[in-house]
Amino acid sequence: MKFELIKESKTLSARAGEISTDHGTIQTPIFMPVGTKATVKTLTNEDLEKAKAQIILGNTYHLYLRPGMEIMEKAGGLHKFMNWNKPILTDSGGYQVYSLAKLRKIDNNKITFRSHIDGSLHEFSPEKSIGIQRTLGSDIIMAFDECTPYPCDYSYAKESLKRTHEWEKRSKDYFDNSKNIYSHSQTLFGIIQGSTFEDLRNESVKYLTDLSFDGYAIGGLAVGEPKKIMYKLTKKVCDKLPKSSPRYLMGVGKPEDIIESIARGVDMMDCVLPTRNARNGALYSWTGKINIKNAQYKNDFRPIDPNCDCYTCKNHSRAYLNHLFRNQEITGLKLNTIHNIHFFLELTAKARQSILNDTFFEFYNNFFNNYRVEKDNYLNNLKNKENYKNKHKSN
RNA sequence: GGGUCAGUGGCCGAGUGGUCAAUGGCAUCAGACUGUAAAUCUGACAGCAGUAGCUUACGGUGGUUCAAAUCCAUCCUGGCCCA
Repeated sequence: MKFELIKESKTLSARAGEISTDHGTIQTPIFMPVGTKATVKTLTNEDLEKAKAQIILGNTYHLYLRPGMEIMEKAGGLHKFMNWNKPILTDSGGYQVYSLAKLRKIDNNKITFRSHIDGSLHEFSPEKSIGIQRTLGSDIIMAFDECTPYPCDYSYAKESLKRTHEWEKRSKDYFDNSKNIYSHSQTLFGIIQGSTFEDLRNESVKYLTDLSFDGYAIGGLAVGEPKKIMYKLTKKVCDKLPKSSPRYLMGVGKPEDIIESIARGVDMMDCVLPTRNARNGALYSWTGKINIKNAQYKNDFRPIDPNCDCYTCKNHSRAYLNHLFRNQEITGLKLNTIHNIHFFLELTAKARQSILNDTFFEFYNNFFNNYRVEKDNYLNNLKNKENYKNKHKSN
């Protein structure tokens, strides 16, 4: 992998660059659609290419459970298995250490999971995670980490960071001492943690840059903390990272978060929001979010966004999408996803273009003048997560 | 004509003397979702009042009782059985 920094914004910290991999180049800043289980839910590869997706995500934990590495190896890796010929980044399973908290045990050496599918017991270690990602054959491998929850007290954050650092060192050692299985090369990114504590974040940047990775991710943000904290830490961390490496803000975010992150120096982002929210009826455009379920769209024969040239907007009305959603017609979920993914990718593409044109500041202002930003209801977010987990803890 | 079972909020359906303005589900209305255990989750859902509360409600009417969706009488409507 090679990263070339092409242009830096004069006013804000935004930057445009290009990442080269054996599966092609990625023009940054870029939004990366999430395809956890070897599919970006509801979309075909053709849909993704039409949306100009340049790189997608897969997940170590999910793909390890199903279909399993034996099949993955037989398939010739994840690219061949799903027939996606552009770059893939795989998450290490570190996020599941956090999101499946009720089903796992951590010790310093490894974590023990119960499968959310059948309850069977599995162990993950840094070595195992990197080994799986070797078998998946992702272009970008993520180090194995622990994503801390919010809120998180200082002592736990410190303890967790120490463990994460050990895990990342072991990830790197294992990566350096193992080889790619397939003909293309792979690269390893480290993940900065430290919860909401600036000193821990600084410590993490120092530790990881000393180890030296090809790229640096910022993890443990967008887990329910107030936005102010998220933006502030993103900026602090980016300012300390080497300019010559790509920066990846994990799990972000809403359109406004993406723009704010780019403005602070982030190059890569991923989020389930455009795909999940599409399936739950929320659609994005340059004016903000709408809920296509709402009664007001029953009789609205305009497209979601008259200026959007995705397949959905070119062919279908809000009234039709509202009808499909109310009737639980699966085509509706796909049409919604096509639109949202198109919008998220257009968002980063336009941001990039403006950086190249030296008009990012105008782009930024223009975006916030037109976009109705959702209120930062982080307490609601935490409550919702709790509800969801309670609902599923018995299974 | 005789017998029998039933009639509950927009719909389906639980409840069979007080803890019932009435469990559930559906529909409806709204909100949330940030490295996907998510086509998921949450809230509202008789009316009025800022909680306390008040009014009208379990087919109709009348009654028993301190108290009735729940018991009794009668009428209406429907299902099934016998003529």
